[in-house]
Amino acid sequence: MSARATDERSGAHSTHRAVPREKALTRQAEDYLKVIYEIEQGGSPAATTDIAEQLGIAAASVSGMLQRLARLGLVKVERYRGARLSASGRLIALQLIRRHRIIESFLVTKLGYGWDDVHEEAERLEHAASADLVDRMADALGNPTADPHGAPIPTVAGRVDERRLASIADLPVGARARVVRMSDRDPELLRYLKKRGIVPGAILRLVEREPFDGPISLTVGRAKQSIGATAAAAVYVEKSARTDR
Amino acid sequence: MSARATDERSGAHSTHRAVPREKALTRQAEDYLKVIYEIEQGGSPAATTDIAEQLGIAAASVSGMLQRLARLGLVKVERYRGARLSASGRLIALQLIRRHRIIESFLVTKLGYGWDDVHEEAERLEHAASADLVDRMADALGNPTADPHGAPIPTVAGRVDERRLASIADLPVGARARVVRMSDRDPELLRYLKKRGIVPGAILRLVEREPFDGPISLTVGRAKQSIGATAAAAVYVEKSARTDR
DNA sequence: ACAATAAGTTAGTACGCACTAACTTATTTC
DNA sequence: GAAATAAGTTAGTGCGTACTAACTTATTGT
Repeated sequence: MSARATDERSGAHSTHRAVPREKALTRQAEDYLKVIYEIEQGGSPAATTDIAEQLGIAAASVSGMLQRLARLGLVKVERYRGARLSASGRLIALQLIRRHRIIESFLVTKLGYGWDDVHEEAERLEHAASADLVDRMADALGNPTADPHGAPIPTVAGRVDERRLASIADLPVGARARVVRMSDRDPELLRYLKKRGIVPGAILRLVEREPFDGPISLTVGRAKQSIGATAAAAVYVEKSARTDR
Repeated sequence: MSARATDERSGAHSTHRAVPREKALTRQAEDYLKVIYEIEQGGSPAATTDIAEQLGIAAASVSGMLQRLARLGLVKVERYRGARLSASGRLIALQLIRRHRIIESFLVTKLGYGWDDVHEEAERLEHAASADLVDRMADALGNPTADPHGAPIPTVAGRVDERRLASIADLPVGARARVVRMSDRDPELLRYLKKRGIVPGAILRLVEREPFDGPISLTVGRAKQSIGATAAAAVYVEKSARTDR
């Protein structure tokens, strides 16, 4: 069993500690770190409102939590300017993302989940799975480097390919590209794209783009498709003059 | 992501509800239900102190939680007398136990965990795994009816063999018995017993018992062992005149 | 440049779930 | 059966994490 919630999280046990010893974070704190990481990948510090929106909570709640995370040394907050992860916060975020992606891979490969339907389950499990379990899953999968959506899996040490990929929405007309990766957020959207052959590995060519976020025409294999701007922005690609492998 | 803690647990959404609609319980509430179930298996209502001890928290905390669980219709509390699960509380407890045991089985069979070392991991995962995931695990295992420690796995509907088994400590001198099941609580103890050949399925015979909780001598296969009362109480057996199967 | 709007923060509240201290009820023992 | 002990409850507190309302700071548009 072993319950006990609040107090075993504080962890004041050593004689002195320069850096506050972060033993175990709450689910919530972990989620904050993850979304801050993801927002920061966009280039700028994570704004309160953006965090709030990602988490589906009120902005006021975020202000409070950011202060606590700052106290824990996990983020650096500049008032009215947003938050950035500290080195330790970043590590935690990356470990969570590692967990998430390995779990997704495992569920798809070993338990028959669809890759369009796995996000939510992983979202809960990533907070409950031990590092050991995640490593075992990774081993069972042959230590993959990307998850079913094409997202790179960070190493235990927190190393990961952070190159920013272009999305279909960024592609110039006429370009040929390979789908590398897609957002795992919205199962509906993923199913929609899958039905149209837009999956990691697919080769496509952008045929035409209407202005004002209008429909984007492209060929996938030899089928012609037309998708909207939101869908296009969720598909990350790599330009390829020639089909490599 | 999706955080939001307190409020999505209340679940007042329908026009009217005779029975309070229990949407999702907290981890803690679930743990309470589980230990109440287990204590109740002993025959009498779960006493506050017993619950507190199992959960490693103060008795006062239990009093409070019992009132909340009673408000939710999950337990019936008689003041100063202890708590019993209601039908719905019992169902939830059994589903948790189902999760726990399937997860343990999965970890052992599919991920190479030792059966002596799996309890803690399952303890966390059982609160995070969806019913769907658990069913998939069960399928992948061929829908086993007992976990690696020999404990029966409840069905989705909450049916389970609740016969009370005798432990080695209850066995009369000279009796021959088959180990059916052992407590999964203490990994140390399990390793100790495993090393002595005392595992589910083993056949043993009680040779001698010293009084005052003294050592119990028994043969396991053709080896002779002597174990203490605590260890003996953790091993559940079924008497067998003749070795069946 | 300054008003309008957007973004962010503080203050006050609530609930979950733990704690300790003090009190009450049950049980045991002489 | 009364005193001693054990078990259980209430009261008050603290922390995490959410909320709304009211206020402050930044940004934007004319």
